[in-house]
Amino acid sequence: MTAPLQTDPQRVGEVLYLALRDRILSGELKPGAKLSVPALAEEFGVSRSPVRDAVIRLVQEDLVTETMNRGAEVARITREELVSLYEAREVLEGAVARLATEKYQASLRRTLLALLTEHREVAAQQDFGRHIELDAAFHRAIRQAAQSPVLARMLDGVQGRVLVAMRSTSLTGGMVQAVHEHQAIFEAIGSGDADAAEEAARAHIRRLKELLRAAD
Amino acid sequence: MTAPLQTDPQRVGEVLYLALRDRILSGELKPGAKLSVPALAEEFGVSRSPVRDAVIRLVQEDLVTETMNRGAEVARITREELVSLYEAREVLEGAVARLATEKYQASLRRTLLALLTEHREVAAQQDFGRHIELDAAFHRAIRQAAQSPVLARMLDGVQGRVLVAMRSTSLTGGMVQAVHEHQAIFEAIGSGDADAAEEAARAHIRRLKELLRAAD
DNA sequence: TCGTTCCGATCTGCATGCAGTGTTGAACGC
DNA sequence: GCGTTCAACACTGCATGCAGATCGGAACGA
Repeated sequence: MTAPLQTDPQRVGEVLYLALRDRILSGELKPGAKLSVPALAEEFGVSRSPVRDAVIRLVQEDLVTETMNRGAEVARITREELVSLYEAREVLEGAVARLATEKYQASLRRTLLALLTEHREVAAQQDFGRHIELDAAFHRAIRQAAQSPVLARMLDGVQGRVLVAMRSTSLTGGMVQAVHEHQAIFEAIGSGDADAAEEAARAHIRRLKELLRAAD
Repeated sequence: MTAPLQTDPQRVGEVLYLALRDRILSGELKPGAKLSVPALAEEFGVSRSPVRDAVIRLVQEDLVTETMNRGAEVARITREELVSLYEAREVLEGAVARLATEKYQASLRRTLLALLTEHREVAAQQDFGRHIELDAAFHRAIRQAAQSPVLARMLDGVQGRVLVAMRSTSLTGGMVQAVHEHQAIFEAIGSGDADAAEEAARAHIRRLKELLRAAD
C-alpha cells in the first residue's frame, strides 16, 4: 500500500514485517485480530524468532498493541485517536506542501496534473476505490517532492494508522470536493506561493478532520 | 530524560529498551557506538533475546541503525537530517501550542510561569546545563497540556533524535533570546489566541532551525 | 439453565544452540 | 618497511527448548 522505504529485505524478519504490515494496511487483518507468533511462523515456514521481530516492529509503530503474557493484536484505533491523527496530519501535510513549493520542479507539475485529470473523471463516475488510490497518490507525490525523509516517514506512519482506523469507521469525504481542494493545492504549489500551498494543504486535511469530529 | 510513557515495564526486554534509550539520550552512548548484543546480554545478566528485542525497537525509532550481518550502532544523524527534524518540530510545536491554547487551564499558566521565572535567572547566570533542562520542561509542559498522545509521541521521537544529533553538533541558541521567545509563547497561549500561539511556537523553532542551517 | 471449578492445550517471554558471515591481526612474501 | 593471505575469533540471524501464564471448555453442582 505505502512505499517500502526500507533497504532490500534480505532478512526473513524484514520480509515478515513488510508482509504483516501489508496485511494490516490492506484490511486483511482487521483491528482486534490476534497475531499468534507460532501460527504465523508455521504459515510462513519459518521459526518464531523472525516473526517475533516483525511483531515488535509493528508494536513500536503502533499498528499493533501488546499486553503482557496475552499476545498481540491489530490496534483498535478510537475515533478520538483518529481525530488526533488528523491534527498531526494537518500540520505535516502543510509542511510538505510548503517544502514541495520551495523545491518545485517541472516533474512534480506533470505528475500532479496527470493525477488530477484522472481523479476528476473518477470522481464523476463515483469510483470510490480508485478515488482512494488517487487521493493517496496525490499526497504521496507531494511528500516525495518535499525531499524530507523525516516528514515523509511521519506521514507514512500517520497514513498507515489512518487506514487501520478507517476499517472500523468508513467515511466518504466527498470525492468531488476532494478534487477541488487538490486542485487548489496544485495551483498554490505551481504559483510558488509557499504560504498559500501550506494553507491549502492544511485546509484540505482540516475539513476531513471536521467531518470526522461531526460523525460521532 | 523524556517521560517513560510506556506501560510499567515488567518485561526484561522493556527494561533494556528503556535503559539503552536512556544511555543514548544521555550521551553515554555516542553516535557511532556499536551495540553488541552478546556483550550487553552479559552486562545486564540476561540472555540475548530481550537485548535483541530492545535493539529492534531502537532501530524502529531511528535512534539506532543496523546493517545486514554487521550489527547495530547508535545513529549518526547528519546536519541535513537535523534540519529536517527541525522542519518537523516547527509544525508539531505549533500544533501543540494551538491545542494547548484551546484547552487552556490555569494549571498550565502556573507551570509555565514558574519555569519562565527560573529560566530568566538561569539565563542571566549563563547556566547552560540548567537552561537545556528548563527549555525542555517548557516545551514538555505545553505538549502535555495539548492532550494529544499522537503529537506528543512524535515530538518525543523528534526530541530524542535531536538530542543524539546535538552530541556531534553542539549549538547554543542564545539563552536570553530563548527566554524571550518562550515568554511570547506563554503570553499568546494565555491570551487565548490560538493562531498567535501557533505562530509564536513556530517562530521559536524556526529561528533555531535557521541557526542550524547557518552553522555549516 | 446457569454458574463454578479444574484441567489440558496453547502461547508468551526468556534462554540457548548453531551455521554463515564479517573482522582482525599475525604470518608471510616482496 | 609495506601490502597480502589466511585462519581464529566474534557476532548476527534464525531455530529451538522450556517454565510460567492465560485461555477455553468439559465436568460438575446448584
